[in-house]
Amino acid sequence: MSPATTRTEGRLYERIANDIRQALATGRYGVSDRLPSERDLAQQYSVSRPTIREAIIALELDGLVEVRTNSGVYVIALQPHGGKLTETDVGPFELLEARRIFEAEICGLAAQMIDDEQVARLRALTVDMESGDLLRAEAADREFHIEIARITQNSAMEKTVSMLWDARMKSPQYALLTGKARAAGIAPRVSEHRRIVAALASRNAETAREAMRDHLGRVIAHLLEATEVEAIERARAEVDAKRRRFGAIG
Amino acid sequence: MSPATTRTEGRLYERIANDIRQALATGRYGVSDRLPSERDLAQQYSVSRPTIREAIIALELDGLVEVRTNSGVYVIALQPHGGKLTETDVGPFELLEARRIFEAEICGLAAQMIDDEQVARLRALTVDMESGDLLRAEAADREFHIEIARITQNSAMEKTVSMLWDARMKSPQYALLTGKARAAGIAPRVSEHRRIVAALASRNAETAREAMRDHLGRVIAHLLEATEVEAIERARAEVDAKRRRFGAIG
DNA sequence: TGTCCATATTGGTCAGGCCAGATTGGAAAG
DNA sequence: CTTTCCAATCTGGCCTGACCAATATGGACA
Repeated sequence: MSPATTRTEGRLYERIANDIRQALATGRYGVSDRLPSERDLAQQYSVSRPTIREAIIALELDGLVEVRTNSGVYVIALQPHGGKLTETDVGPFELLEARRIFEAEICGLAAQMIDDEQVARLRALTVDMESGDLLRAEAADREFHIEIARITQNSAMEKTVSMLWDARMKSPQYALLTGKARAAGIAPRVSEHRRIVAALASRNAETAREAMRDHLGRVIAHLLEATEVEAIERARAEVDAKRRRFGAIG
Repeated sequence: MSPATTRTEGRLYERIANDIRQALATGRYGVSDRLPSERDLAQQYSVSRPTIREAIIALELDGLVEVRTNSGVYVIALQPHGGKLTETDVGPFELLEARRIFEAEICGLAAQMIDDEQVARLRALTVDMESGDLLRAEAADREFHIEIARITQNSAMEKTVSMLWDARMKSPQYALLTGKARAAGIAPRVSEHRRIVAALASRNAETAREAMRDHLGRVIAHLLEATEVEAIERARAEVDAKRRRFGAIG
């Protein structure tokens, strides 16, 4: 009945959870409805009860269903209300654009609230960025942006910034741009970060806002360029492959 | 060994998952470490293997571990990196302040990209807000703000707005402010929403930005007032209770 | 018609088992 | 002594069947 057993990749409970997710999204069940019992579902999907339980736990952790002991599992939402950003397929450029808009404002706010200790901490982070260690530099970069958000003393903003940052890592498209683009994309930008610190230290909201906006704008431009280069290289590789395959013709 | 079996509330897998979470947070394991096998963990916790599997799935969905078939489960993070906003305790005022900053910019952007159809859709939503049905009005309010974010054609912004909105519902402190404040907080604001639509329709970024900023500023002020009223009422109730208790003295 | 209890149902958990693929230690070959 | 390679071992993935306690439910009884 269900097409969940069609594909044969991934763990069983995931496929079943996805199938039920889809059933919820397409209205097969309504809010407050009770799902069939674990035993029934096990029969429907031709799997064991433990597997069904695993799928239900996944749905529960998504906030889609609520399981009442000795009663049943009940629908409490039809779609993953306010789900993690990292679970959706948001492109890297969208993420960066959003960061540019949001973080510019945050930076402007921070400029009005920052104290000397925080300035010092940001300076220390820019030093870390110069570290040869790429991972360390990247961690410092992340911390830099989150620290600025933290200055606003607004945890919602801080959370938002960290979520937008973390979402990038899981972007499938971003995974393609690792290596060169990544290495080149961080190290040289230390001067931009220093400019941001300077603007914050001067307590000038407008300057700080612009410094951040400019920084992320450049990151976008840089990534865009890297993407183009990557696309060209990929195209060339394809041509080469064809040339090898049809050797004589070339 | 582990104190996981101390408390006896909640499902077993949750308690075990929490115990392991804590073990990760306190450094008992490091990133890329391999956890003991499911069988070993089952013994350690004196539970069955299915229960351990459920706990591991919970950790996996948290992005803390990664399970490699036929190899083991490996630590990939020590704490819930960029978790859902709705799972943290962010106060309603922080959320609203963040929305004010972010959505004002988004609205400014949207003003430059909106088309007539979208204007019409927003108008329709303001009509819904006048509905006597409180739930419907609230849903329309939510959709209104998300629709504006959608106009920017940036799913990261759209997601952010919806997350910030949804997070409010789960705020424990917001739950206290239901009823009066909530009812009074939505209905009268239809005119503000109309102003936003008008600004968007005029394609004036600056006006749109200010309209949104003003709107959310008023929401904050209103909620603040409601909170004060509520606090005063609570204080009065307390005094009354004491008065009753120590009757004669009063 | 309304109350109440026996029974079927449901989630929570355990025990044990089979499978296929990854891992690894050590034997055999160089 | 080093390298190669295979088999025993380990690991997660999944199934079957079973017991428990608490909830629902339906029908008997008042």
